Amino acid sequence: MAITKALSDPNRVRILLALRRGELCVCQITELFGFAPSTVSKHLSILHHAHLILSRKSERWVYYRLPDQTAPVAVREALDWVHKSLAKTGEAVADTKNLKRILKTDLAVICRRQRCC
Amino acid sequence: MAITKALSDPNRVRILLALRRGELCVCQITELFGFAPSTVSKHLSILHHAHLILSRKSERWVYYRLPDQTAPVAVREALDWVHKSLAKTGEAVADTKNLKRILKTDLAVICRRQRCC
DNA sequence: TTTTCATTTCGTTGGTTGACGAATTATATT
DNA sequence: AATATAATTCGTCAACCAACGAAATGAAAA
Repeated sequence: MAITKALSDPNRVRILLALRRGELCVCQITELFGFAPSTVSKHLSILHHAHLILSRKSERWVYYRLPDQTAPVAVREALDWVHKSLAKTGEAVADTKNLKRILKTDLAVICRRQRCC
Repeated sequence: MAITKALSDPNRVRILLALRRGELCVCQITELFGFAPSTVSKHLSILHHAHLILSRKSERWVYYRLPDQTAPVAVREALDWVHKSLAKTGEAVADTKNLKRILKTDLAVICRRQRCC
């Protein structure tokens, strides 16, 4: 039941929806939601443990992304359902808007911003 | 997020899987799981609130069932996913077996059994 | 090697949730 | 009308969970 548990928190669903645009590093997601980095990291860990996201490390940053077609059927169809059924909620729409702004900003600037808050 | 919250508890998923065979009354589900009637009723209320199940009252009993094709797409596809992805777990298989036994027993006998435990 | 820094882990805290029994409701039987 | 009964609601308790900050990790930069 790792998948259903993972999906039960609205903020984790927000992360999955944000990742539709492409991979994001932890500090970008942190910037998007305004949570503490440790909180975001925990959410990502739960999603990763349920195989709903994949990770990759490059330079100083850890990037998370949605899995491709090779993922288990249960995972793929759960993600399909999330994207089809939950992308229209008000919070998800607002996230999409904020994400566009964040993607325009340099990664280093965002990471530096984390510390000062 | 009523649907994801509803699916986050394994026992509620068990209920949805049990209902694939057809409608069940509260006391049959109670018998199947061995929980207190009040606990089962709460689970059913959460599933019902998420529109994942429908109810009907007949004589003394309240029957719950899965919705038909007229249910919202989000509901239908969530249920499809549950049935396709979670029906194979050990607990679900055991439930199916126990359910067969319960369905053979007269409803009145089952209800009477609740009280004595 | 030492420092820097993005991320993770750990411990704590407040809020949520699932389980139960007792009391209540609503309906059917006597 | 009174009783019996299937289900629900309510109050309580223990277990769980999400959020945080502090400390640890580990890899790149100096």
